[in-house]
Amino acid sequence: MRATVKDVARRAGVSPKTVSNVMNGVVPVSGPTRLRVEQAMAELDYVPNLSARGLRNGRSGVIGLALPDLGTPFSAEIAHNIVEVAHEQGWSVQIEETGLDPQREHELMTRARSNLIDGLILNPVVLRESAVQVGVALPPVVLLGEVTQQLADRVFVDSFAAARDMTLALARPGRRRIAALGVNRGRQSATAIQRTGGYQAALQQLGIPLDESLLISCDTWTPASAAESLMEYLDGHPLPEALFCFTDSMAIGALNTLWKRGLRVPDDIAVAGFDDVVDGRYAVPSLTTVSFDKRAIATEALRLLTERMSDRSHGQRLVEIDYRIVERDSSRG
Amino acid sequence: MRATVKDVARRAGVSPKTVSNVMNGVVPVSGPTRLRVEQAMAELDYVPNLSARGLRNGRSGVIGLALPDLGTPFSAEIAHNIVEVAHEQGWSVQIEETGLDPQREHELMTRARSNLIDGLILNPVVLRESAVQVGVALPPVVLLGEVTQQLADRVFVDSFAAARDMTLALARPGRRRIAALGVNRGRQSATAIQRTGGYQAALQQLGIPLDESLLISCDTWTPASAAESLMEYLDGHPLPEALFCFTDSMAIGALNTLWKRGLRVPDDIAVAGFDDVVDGRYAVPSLTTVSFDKRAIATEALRLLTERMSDRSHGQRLVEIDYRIVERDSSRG
DNA sequence: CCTCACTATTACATCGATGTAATGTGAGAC
DNA sequence: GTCTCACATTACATCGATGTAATAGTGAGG
Repeated sequence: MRATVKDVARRAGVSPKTVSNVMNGVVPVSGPTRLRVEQAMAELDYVPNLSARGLRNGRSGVIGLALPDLGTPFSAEIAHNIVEVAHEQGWSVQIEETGLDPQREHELMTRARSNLIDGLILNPVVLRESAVQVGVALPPVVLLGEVTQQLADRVFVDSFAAARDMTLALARPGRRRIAALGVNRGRQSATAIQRTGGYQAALQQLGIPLDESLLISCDTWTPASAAESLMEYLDGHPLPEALFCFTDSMAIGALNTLWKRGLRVPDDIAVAGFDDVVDGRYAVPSLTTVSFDKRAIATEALRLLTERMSDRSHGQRLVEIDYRIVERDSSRG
Repeated sequence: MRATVKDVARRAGVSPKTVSNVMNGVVPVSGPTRLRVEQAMAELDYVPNLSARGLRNGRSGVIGLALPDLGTPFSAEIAHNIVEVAHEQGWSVQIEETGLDPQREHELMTRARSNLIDGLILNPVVLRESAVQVGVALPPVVLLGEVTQQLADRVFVDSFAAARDMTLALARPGRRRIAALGVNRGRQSATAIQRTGGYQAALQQLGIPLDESLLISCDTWTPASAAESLMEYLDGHPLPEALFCFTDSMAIGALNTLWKRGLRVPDDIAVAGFDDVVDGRYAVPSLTTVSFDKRAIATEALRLLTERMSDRSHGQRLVEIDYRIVERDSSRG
């Protein structure tokens, strides 16, 4: 049986509350007493029961992190950074996957309200807007990424501007037929809308008329889906001069398809991605991309969350993370 | 203020225990009463407090998942599968990263004993053997991967046999100078030992004398480290006929280096990896690898864990997951 | 020597859900 | 009409840690 405060107290010859005081350090405890208690804790190998503490304090020390799919390199890198920063600050992290299943939304919110989670960091790529009803019943929520019309705090990269800048960069050596991969049909994700918008803004700025046939749709933002979409596209269309993929994952799939077709990157076609994922840096050829500080995203998200936990009153806060265009081999020339 | 069983009970005109009975369904509740309670729960938007439940039941419904680095595609895919399977079975998953820091071991174990976690799935790539002292004080532990001399349950792929088979496959078209990338110097990970052993066994079987200069070490099993190590290696050594990387991540780094050197894969050198990570399937050229069912790993790990939770007595259990060699473009010929 | 002021420590109640043991309720048998 | 018996429901205690308010202990000042 595991030792409790009671056991420690008995062994140290004090009351349970004194043991608690030693642990928490808010109420002063005299030197000798503190020593006796600490020794007793060590002898009994005491570890506090976090369920009990959570019940009493109304706080669990756990934050939730909800991502669409942990298996995606981008999500994985975000998760890695958030877990790392959270641990440094003494938080545990509970992972939730929202996937493509709207049902998860409800489960997620229910769990978030069950007091096992003090706050939630949510990357709502597929979540319906309505899902996050940030009300009194919910713990604090911080959103990651492009979401419109949400009243929660948010950390984001300006996808519109980044997509515009990337398109401009691709066009610099005189390329005019620039395709975009990742424009989903039907229900557009907020991110897709932003990036498509930035892409179009760049074309307009360059005086290049928008060519609908250069918009390549893609069901899911995965290498598999991108590879397949591009394969089909190439069968029916002339080769563009450049290909702007809305994520590195899609770009990796695209590079594979181009290679299978015997096309040389960047000589035959320039390629760029978005997210600066590790595997993109080592793609063949290494991938030009939009880079931003993922560690900063994690730090800022946690800062917003913890601030919101201590003071729920203040209004919505937005933190924008800088981005920069990183030109690598896939678009040189 | 959030509603509690008490509030629900008052509204439904019953006792708190009856509300509890309705939720848990073990003690029978008559039809009309059940209805009244359910309606009251809905009206008050009641969500049970999991801290309280955890305290009372001695179970939190949360399992821990400890991985060296979530950002790694392999870890990410494992995490994805475990989270998915766990959710299907009603578990929440808390993520811990052990990184390269032995200090984390202790923290991890402490947290694991603090009752916020009912069980732990641990991928101890860097963990010291001594860390996992599976004793009565610890919740059930299931290990993932190659670990020697551990008394905990374990799910693993036979790395030795897989590495041997892969080496044999690389040798089939008559290649004899096969290099291995990932042999760490100094403290060897159990996985590295297994894979190196399998590689050497294959050479022996083929009657190829072991050439120490074909063992390429690599500090960390990352694309960056692999790319760099291989770069240095190529400066001082003749080009091998094939390169067996101990993980796909390293292989991706290696492909980048080979491409930078203007070497063609597989014509100049064949390349293979291990893990069958998504990005490997879309590498250029697509990567030959050792594949295994990650979903099965997750399912088995959870099965072992839950079985161990209900019955802690039985002896150590080992579950071996099948693997197969998947030949793709990086080694054709 | 007694009081006052101040600090360290304690007893008790509490957080919310649930197991235990006792109570209440009704139908059916005699 | 009473007595079982079966079953639904309840009162109370409990899980472990901690805030609150009261108590014990200490030393100084009169």
